[in-house]
Amino acid sequence: MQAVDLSSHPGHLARRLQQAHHLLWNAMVSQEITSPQFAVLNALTAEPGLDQRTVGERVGLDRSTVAEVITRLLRRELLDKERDPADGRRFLLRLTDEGSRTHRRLALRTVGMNRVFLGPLSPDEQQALLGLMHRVADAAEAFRLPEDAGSPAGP
Amino acid sequence: MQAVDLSSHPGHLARRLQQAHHLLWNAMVSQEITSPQFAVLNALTAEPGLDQRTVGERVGLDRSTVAEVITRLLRRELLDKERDPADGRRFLLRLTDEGSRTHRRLALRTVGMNRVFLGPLSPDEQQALLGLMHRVADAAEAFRLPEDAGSPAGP
DNA sequence: GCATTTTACTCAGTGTACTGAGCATTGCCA
DNA sequence: TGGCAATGCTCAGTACACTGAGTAAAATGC
Repeated sequence: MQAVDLSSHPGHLARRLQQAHHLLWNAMVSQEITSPQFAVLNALTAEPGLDQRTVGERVGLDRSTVAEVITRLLRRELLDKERDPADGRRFLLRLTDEGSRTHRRLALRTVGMNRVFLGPLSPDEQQALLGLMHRVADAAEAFRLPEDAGSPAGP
Repeated sequence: MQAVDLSSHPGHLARRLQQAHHLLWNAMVSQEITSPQFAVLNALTAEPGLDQRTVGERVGLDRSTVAEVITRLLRRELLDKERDPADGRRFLLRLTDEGSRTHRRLALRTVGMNRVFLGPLSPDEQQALLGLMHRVADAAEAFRLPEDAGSPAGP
C-alpha cells in the first residue's frame, strides 16, 4: 500500500527525459552516432589532443565508458589515438577529417532536434529548464569525491 | 571547428542529471535495489496483479528491459510471477511480503534523497523543474508510435 | 638510485535501455 | 471453423554506465 507518485521524483523524470531524447535523436540526428559519441567528437573539436581521462571529464563519462565510446569511434575511423610521446600512460585523441565532417553534420541537426524536443515549452520556460537542470547537475558534482578536501577548482 | 555548448542540450543535461541521481541513490537509498527496480515495486504496490507489459507502461520501460528487471526482482524474491489462468500469454505479478517491506523502506528513503537532490533549488524552482520535465517527457510520448493507423506493410 | 605512490588505462562483472526477430496463445472473422 | 492478425513474452545483439581489481608508466620521497 501507499504507492508513491513518481512524477515528483526528479530521477525518474530524468530517465524518462533521456528515453524521449534517445527516440528523437534516432529520428532526427543519427542512428549510427549516439549522443555520448557526439559529445566526445564535440569535446575533441573544441580541444584536439585531449587524453581519455580529460575527455571523460569534459563530457561527463567515467573512465570505463569513455574507453568503450572511443573504441567505437576508432572502429568508425572518426578519430585517431596515439601514445603521448611525453607520457607513456596517455593516449592523445584527435578527430580524423571524417570525424570533423561528421561532427559538423550532426551539430547542425541537433539544433533542429533540440527545437522539437523543447517545443512544448515557451522560450522562457526552455531557458528556465536548462538553467535548473544545469544547477542541479552541477551541485551533485560535489558529491562525486566527498573525501577530497575541497580546493575550489577554477576553470 | 565550432564546437557546441552542451549545456544548452537538454539531452546531455538529462544524462548528467541521471548520473548524479544514480550517485545519490546509491549513497542514500540502496545499493541493492536500483531506481527502475523500485519503480516496478511501486507500480505493483499501486496495482497488484499487473502483467509485464502494463508494468512497463506504468514506469516507462520497454518490454525487454521490464523482463530483465523482473528477473532480478524474482531472484531476490521480492515478487511472484504466475501465468494468468484466463490468458496463457500473460504473467501476473505480485509483491511478496518481503517485496512490500522493501518498497516501504525505500520509499521513505527516497524522500530524503529527493530533498538533497533538489536542495540547491528553492521550493518554487523545484516545482518548476518537476513540472517542466514532466511536460517535455509527456510531449515526447507522442513520438513513440506515430503510425497506429494502418500503414500497409508488405508481406 | 630505488621503493612507494599516483596516474592513465584496461578488464571483468552487473544493470539499464533499445531494436529486431521469433514463438506461443488468443481473438477475430469470413 | 480454419486461417490470420494481434498480443505477451523471450532471445540476441548493441550501446551506455558504474564499481572494483589489475597493469604499466611516471612522479615522488628518502
